[in-house]
Amino acid sequence: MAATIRDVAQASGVHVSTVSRTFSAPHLVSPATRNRVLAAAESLGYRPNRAARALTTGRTHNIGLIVADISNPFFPPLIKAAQAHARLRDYHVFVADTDEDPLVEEELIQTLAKQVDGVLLCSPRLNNRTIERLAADVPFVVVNRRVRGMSSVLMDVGHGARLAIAHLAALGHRKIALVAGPKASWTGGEMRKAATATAAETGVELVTIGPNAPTEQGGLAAVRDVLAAGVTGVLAYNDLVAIGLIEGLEEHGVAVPGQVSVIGVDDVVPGRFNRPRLTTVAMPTSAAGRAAVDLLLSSVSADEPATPALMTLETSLVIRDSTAPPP
Amino acid sequence: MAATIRDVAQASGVHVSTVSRTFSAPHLVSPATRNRVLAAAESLGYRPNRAARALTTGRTHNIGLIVADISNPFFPPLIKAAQAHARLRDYHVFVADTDEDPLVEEELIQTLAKQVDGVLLCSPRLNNRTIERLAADVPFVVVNRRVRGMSSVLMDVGHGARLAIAHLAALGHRKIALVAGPKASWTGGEMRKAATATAAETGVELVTIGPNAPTEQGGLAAVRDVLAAGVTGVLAYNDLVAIGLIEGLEEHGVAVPGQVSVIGVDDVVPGRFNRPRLTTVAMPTSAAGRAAVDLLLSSVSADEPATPALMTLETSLVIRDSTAPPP
DNA sequence: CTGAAAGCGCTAACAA
DNA sequence: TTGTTAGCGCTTTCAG
Repeated sequence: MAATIRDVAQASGVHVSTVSRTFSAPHLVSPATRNRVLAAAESLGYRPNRAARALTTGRTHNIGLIVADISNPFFPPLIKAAQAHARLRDYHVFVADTDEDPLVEEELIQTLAKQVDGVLLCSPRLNNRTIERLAADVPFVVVNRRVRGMSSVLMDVGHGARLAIAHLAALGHRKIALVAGPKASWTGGEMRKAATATAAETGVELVTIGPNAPTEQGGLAAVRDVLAAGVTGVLAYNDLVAIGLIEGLEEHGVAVPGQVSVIGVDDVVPGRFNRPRLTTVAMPTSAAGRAAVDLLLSSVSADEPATPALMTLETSLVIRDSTAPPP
Repeated sequence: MAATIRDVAQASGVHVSTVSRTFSAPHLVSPATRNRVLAAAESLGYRPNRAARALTTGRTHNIGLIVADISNPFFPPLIKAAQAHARLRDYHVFVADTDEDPLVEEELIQTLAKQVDGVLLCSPRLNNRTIERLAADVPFVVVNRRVRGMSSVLMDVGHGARLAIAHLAALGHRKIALVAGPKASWTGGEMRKAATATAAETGVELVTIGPNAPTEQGGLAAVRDVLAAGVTGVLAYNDLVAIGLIEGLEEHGVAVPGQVSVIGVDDVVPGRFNRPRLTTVAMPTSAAGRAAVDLLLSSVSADEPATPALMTLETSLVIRDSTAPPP
């Protein structure tokens, strides 16, 4: 069995509370005993049991990270960065996938609540009311979403969408489709607003197609409507949708970017390997993961009910080969 | 504050142990009181604290999942499947990324040990002796590695490598390079053995290049040696290396598959979008994730020190566009 | 600076 | 069927 604090106490001839102190408040212990305790701990391979510690301190040193779909290439860089950043601060990370299902998301948050000091909600599918209710149980930081009274990390996809539409307009496109994603997506809403405004300013006609699943399948499924709409340019909900769209378009004998230009969002790895290489709005996912952890941990370690912070990260347009002037 | 078992006991007029029973052994409680307790729990929003429960039962209902690099596209499907499978069994999953660093890996395992019932080690970089030592603290299941006395889930990459070499031989290639990955990789060793044997059988000459990083960079870095070796076919350590290789080859004006054929391993998403679309050895990563969770949980729930199980999953060769007859 | 004692939320014998 | 009691591993007053 693994060594407990009692074993160490016995081995070093002190009381358990002294052992406890040498780990959680070393300055309250004389150097001599401290070294004795440390030596005993070392030789027994003792490590404080974090869960037991959490029971008295109320700090688990764990955080939860909830994403819609781990295998959506948008998330892994965020997960990786968040996890690495958390580790530096001595935090472990529960990662959970909701399969894009709000019910699963809610259940997950509730069962996780007691085991974590806070949770990172990435692009949640839950409605605001539910999120606010759950916030009574555990602190949240939401990513790519705004919820009243809650800290959030936002990637300014609106800015990216403006750049995207302006890019298409500058190339000479006059009729553009916005191929939307899931209905409840904050990102989708921002894109819509920004695209609509920029379309109006640049005098291009904008049609919206969707909602669609945020996947290659979703893109494939939207092909018919895109064709029917008679547009020469498309801004897709994300890169996966864009890739599916391109695939479907080419199956219908429509060349990209020859006849239709396509822009994605996310700048996900597969988009870089796609042919044509995808023009896309790059999202700062790693930075967002780190920022979210920082926000969460600072709100957790604050004594007062920290004022919610808002952090907006910039996006940019990466022009590659999937956009060109209209035929 | 969140409700505790005591609040529920008070609200329903029973002792805490009765509340405890209605959650962990409902059949020991009369339907009448059970309903009363459940109702009280419901209205208070009570959820048992899993960490506190773990303290007495010794079961945390958490598992650890340690991978070398979350953003390597090989891992997300495995993580997703493992996590989903664990959730069905009411388990939460800590995910940790070691950044391919054995020291980080070891430290992670030790700090995680007390908070989990077991850990899934995916393609660990640790040496066997260290793994065996750590196994005293916490049960392991290793993926794509064999360690004495430990359950493992293996993907039969040797079989895939044989198919790959045979495929190249059948196309007429007479001199082939194996572009290796990290030195300590079990997968790499299996590939090497199988490739060597099959090369001998089919009378092709095999040269080994590496070790290389298991990334696009690694592939790019190996280009010079591949060119110098004068081969017409390559089996790369994984798809990422293959993609880097192809990129580098084409920068040097060498056409793939026109002048050199390249085969990857993993069947990762970017390989499907690469041009030429990558011929590759497909790994059953999702199935492996599920199998690993099953193995871990069955060994955890067994009372005796379960006999280590070995589970081997099949791989297959997916022929796409990066292989062709030699010039 | 160190020890004693209480208690975090829960479960598990043991009695009743 | 239910209550009582002890205790999981640790921290945290409070004394000394």
